[in-house]
Amino acid sequence: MNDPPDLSNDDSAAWRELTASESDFFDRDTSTILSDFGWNLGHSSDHPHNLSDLTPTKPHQNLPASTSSCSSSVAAVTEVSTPNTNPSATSSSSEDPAENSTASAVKTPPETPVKEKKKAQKRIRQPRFAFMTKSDVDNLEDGYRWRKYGQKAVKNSPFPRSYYRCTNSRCTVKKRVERSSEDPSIVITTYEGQHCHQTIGFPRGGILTAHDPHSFTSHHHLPPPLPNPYYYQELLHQLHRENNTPSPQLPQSTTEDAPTLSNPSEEGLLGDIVPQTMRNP
DNA sequence: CGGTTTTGACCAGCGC
DNA sequence: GCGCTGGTCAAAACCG
Repeated sequence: MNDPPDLSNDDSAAWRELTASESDFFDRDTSTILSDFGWNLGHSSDHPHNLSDLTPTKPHQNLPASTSSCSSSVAAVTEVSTPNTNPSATSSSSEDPAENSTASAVKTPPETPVKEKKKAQKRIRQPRFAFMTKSDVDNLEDGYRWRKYGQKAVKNSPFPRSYYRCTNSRCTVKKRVERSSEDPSIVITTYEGQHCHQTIGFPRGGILTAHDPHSFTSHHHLPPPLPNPYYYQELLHQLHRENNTPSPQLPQSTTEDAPTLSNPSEEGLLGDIVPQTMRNP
C-alpha cells in the first residue's frame, strides 16, 4: 500500500500535471519562476537555467535513493497552475478578507448565496513549487512569515501535513509542509501562489523585515541545523550563478559526494544542494 | 492583548 | 450516487 508516494497524495492530478509540465516551467528562466512566486532575487540574467537538472522527474522519485548518502538534500519541483476559470478571483477565496467574513456562513446552512459564490470560485490552483529538504525542522525559514491554518493527517503517511498561509493579509501565498513517509528526515515543502510583497528580512541575514519586523523575530527561533533564512532564494540564486559557471554540478550528484563543509549547519542543507563550486565562486 | 497554533467540522473534487 | 481524501474554516486555547 505504499505505491502512492505522499507527494501524490497531495493531489495526484496536480502533481501529475506538474511532472508533465515542469519541463516547460523549467524552461523558463529561474528568475522568472521565482518571480512567479514573488521571490525577488534581485538579479537579472538572460541565461536560461533549468532547474530540471536538479529536479527529479517525479518529486518522490529521489526520496529513498538520494537520501542514502546522508546529509541533506533538496529537490525542487514546480507546477504550473491549472487554468484559472475566473481570473478575477485569482486572489480570492479564503484570502480575501471580505470573503473571510462570509466564510463563517459556510457553517450556517441557510446561506445559499455564499455557497454559490464559493462554488463559482471553485478552487483556484496557483503555481506551485515544491522542495524536498532533508531537515530536522519542519518549518523551514524562507524569508516570509507564515500562519498555520490547518493540519491534516495524510493517507499512507504517519506524518501530518501542515497548511500555512502568508501572514501578509494581501498575500495569497500558501505553503504545505509534510514529511516524507518513506524518509522521515525529508521535509516536503510546497509553495502555492506568489508573494505580493518583499521577503521579510532576517536578523541573521541583516535584512530588516519588510512589513512586520517585530513579529518575525518571535518566529525565527529555530534549532541549530536550520538552513539559511533565505535558503530557497539562496539556493536558486546560487544555482542561477552556477549556470554561468562551467562544470555544473547538481544535487543528483551532490547527494552522493556530499561536499565537506566547515560549517555543519550550512552543510545541513545548502551543503547538499549546492556544490562547493557554487558556494565558493 | 494581539497574534499564532490547535483541532474538529465542513466542503469540494475525484475515483469507483 | 457514494465514499474517500485533501483543503479550509473558525472557535478555543495558547503564548509572548
